[in-house]
Amino acid sequence: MMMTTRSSEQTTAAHDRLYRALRTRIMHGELAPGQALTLRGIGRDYDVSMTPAREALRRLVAEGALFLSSSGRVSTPELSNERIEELAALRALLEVELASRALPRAHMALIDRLQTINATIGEVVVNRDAVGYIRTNLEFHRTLYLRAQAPAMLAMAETVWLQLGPTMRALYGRLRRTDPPHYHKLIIAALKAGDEPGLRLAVRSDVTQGLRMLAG
Amino acid sequence: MMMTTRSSEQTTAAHDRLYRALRTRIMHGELAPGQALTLRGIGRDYDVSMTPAREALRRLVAEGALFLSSSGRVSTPELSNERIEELAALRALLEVELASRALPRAHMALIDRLQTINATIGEVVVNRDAVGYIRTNLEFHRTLYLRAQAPAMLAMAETVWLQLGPTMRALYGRLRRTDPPHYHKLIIAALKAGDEPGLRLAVRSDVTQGLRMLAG
DNA sequence: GGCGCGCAACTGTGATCACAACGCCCCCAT
DNA sequence: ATGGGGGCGTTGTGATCACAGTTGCGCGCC
Repeated sequence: MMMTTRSSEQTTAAHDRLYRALRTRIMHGELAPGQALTLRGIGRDYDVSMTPAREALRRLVAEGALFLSSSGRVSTPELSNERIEELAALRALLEVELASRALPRAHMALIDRLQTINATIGEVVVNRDAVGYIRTNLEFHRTLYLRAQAPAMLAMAETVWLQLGPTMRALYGRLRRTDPPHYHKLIIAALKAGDEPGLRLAVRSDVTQGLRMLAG
Repeated sequence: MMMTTRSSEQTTAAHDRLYRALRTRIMHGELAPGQALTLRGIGRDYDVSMTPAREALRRLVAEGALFLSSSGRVSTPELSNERIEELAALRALLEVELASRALPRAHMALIDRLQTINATIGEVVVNRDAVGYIRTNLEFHRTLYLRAQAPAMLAMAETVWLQLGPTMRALYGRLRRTDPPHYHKLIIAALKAGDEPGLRLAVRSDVTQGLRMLAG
């Protein structure tokens, strides 16, 4: 079995380490749509055998993060426009609810953190760093939704993010964004004001904005 | 490799057959909460080795259908009341949207089929057949939601059903139900009348009703 | 120069094995 | 009678292998 533990770092299983690493890369848009992944290739890259590689990949397939061809090959998905629209609608549905549940618990410390993250987005965006933009944007949303105290709902929202990861990378590539998302400011303002309808609208608008440039 | 194909029945992979069989059993409430499953046990039951059994189980864990203990053991989940409430809220969120999207496409043939299924629920319920009740009830909902033409959203709703499967079995056991769900009739009536607000309310009520008896 | 065709390398699948860790149960001491 | 400790059986993990299907590339033919 070889036991490739380098020193005494982690007690977590190898397939779990693999899964986490790949999941993060996909969600942050490090992989382009249609990118192929092989068991032996993953195994080589992460210095494990096919077995844990297979488990990590199949788990990501189960979550919709990867596409499984009829012959068993896995790759990042190339989503149809209809699928993208549906996933955006799901994001809106779930995230509006999460934001609404977070609102009563949103104290000033949270709003400060959101403003800090939003400032980081502004820095990242001028460097044309697609991965950094996606990562920081998701961090903004997750920070807010964590306050909702609804783990199952948040997990489901993250699954949608995961499915959209490669597509968002491609989307960002053809998009000449030059300023941080406008609706984030509206979200923060609605949080400060305790304005629930305004918050719902702002979140819905922020989530659906990216879609519009693709369909249009 | 032994190739256990009995005659020439299926070309589908063994782990996929396993996955489908277990998923159906869990979703229909054939397994009680806390039921333990072992790789070698599953392999013995379905006449395969540990490898496909492991894949099927890990996939179900990824979907939240099974619980993975810290030591790697898998079992059906024993949900906390908070978790149940959250999953019910998710059902309401997703299914209200699915029903709303199905409404404009709901023709008479669909309504007839829903009424037929609803009649079947009435038959099943007098036999105190928990599995049959859950299966037919889900068939009622799925038949309606299929018209929404929103596969990703439907898949997410099914994932929630899957997570609730064992709990719904336990719920049904302690519940002395004697008649078919009242709100199904309201759903059908709202569909006939093209009444969208009424439909949303009826679906939300139907989905949340089961929860109330647990919390109460 | 373009178009098939066939072969070789590659990929996923499932079986099997070695190993370590966990759990359970029985036995003994108090 | 009861509580704790030790040992054995069971469980998951990861590596490896044989095999079959697929891919794709290069060679030869038209």
